Amino acid sequence: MVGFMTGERKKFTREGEERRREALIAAALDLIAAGGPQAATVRAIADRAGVTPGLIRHYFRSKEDLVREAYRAMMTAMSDDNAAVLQAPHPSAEARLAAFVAAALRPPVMDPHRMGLWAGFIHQVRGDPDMAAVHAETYLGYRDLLESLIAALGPNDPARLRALAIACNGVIDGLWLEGCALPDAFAPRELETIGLQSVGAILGRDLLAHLPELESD
Amino acid sequence: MVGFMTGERKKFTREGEERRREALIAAALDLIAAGGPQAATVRAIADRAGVTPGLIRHYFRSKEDLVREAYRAMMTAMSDDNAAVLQAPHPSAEARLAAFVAAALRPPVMDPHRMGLWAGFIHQVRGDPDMAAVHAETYLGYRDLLESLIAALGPNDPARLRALAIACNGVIDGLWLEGCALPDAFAPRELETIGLQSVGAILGRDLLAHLPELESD
DNA sequence: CCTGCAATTATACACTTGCATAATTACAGA
DNA sequence: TCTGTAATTATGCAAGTGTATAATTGCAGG
Repeated sequence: MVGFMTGERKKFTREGEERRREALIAAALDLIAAGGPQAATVRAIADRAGVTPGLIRHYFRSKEDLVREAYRAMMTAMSDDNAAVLQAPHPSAEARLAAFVAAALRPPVMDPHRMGLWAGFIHQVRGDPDMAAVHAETYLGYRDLLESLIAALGPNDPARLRALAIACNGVIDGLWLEGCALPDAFAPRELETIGLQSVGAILGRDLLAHLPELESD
Repeated sequence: MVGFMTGERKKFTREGEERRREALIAAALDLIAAGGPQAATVRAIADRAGVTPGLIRHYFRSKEDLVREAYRAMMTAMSDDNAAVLQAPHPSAEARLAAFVAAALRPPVMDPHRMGLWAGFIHQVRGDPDMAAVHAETYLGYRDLLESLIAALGPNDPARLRALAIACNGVIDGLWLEGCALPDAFAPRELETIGLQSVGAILGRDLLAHLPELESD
């Protein structure tokens, strides 16, 4: 009869270190995305990962450490999603660029969840030099990739190339932001089309004509 | 002898309700901008405003109420700063639009402090319907204003006008974001120039030629 | 079936948070 | 100068925070 209706010790199974760390990071990211950093308490994270709070400190030096690793995981995931579309073959440089731009303005890259994450981390990135380094690195990597795609369109002097990359990056970021912030304010492919038109206008190319996937929906 | 070297009661002066409320709101905004919502505790806000924590609940129903009003104050301030440049006379519709775009990519509108604020509020806006309403209202107001400036350039059908406004808004937002996030990554007027070129490219106008203030620095 | 150990849970603690309430005090008006 | 009162401060509290540490227990190897 002992233990009936009383707080019995929780049953658990031993998992590999890798899986536990990933589960805790994923839980932290979900919570930050949904409710900001303040929602990601050790207890909430542990709850969502299906463990008890103490385990966090068994796998991470501190909660701050967990958040740091979560940030790194998010940034690499975004980079990978962005660049994934470039692995497919494309008939021309224009088509490559068009596919890249369109991918940024469509799920899973354009996603309110992602924007919540991004915004939630901003202040912590400010304070932590390690996180700031990850941020700068990822941002510049993205812009460099974009610049190389633009360079493939044709010859351009470096200064102009840099300005074009910044401008296109700005367009993509801005539309991404709008789409994430007000997902219901736009028609399904509206932002994608606007993005291609705008980047195309900046570069003097008709990118819309080079996107092969527009008939899929 | 009573009270010597002991915690004496704080001296204070009575201020008008208006000024106290403004001071508390300003303090909350500063703290959120610098360190995110988690930094804006009642004690920190009161400290920064030069009062004791209890006073917050004398002027606001709850901390949540104070944050709500702070958000409203921020949004109207941003709108006002944006639109202020339009009060001056401009020789042409192009010049008006150019001045508007440039103003958005220059202090005080483009300011890391402001971006910190904006990001800090995102999650709270999600949860609170009142704040969400303020947000949508302000955003759409800004875009409508932009659309009217574009419409003044010449005749356009409504659908195209809407798309142009969204695109230009996206460019401005994106460049604003980049400038705020990495203030040292760009030359002084670089983003301003890129913004004018890009918006100009989208609209098919040379806006850069219509900005009168470029010789000021 | 043991037995040891590391993974996991449970408990406790010092600190912070927002809020309620009581005690003061500045200041306008008599 | 006195007095009332509203603005302001001081104190206390319950809930929540991250962290340290002790108590369990799943599970691999004999």
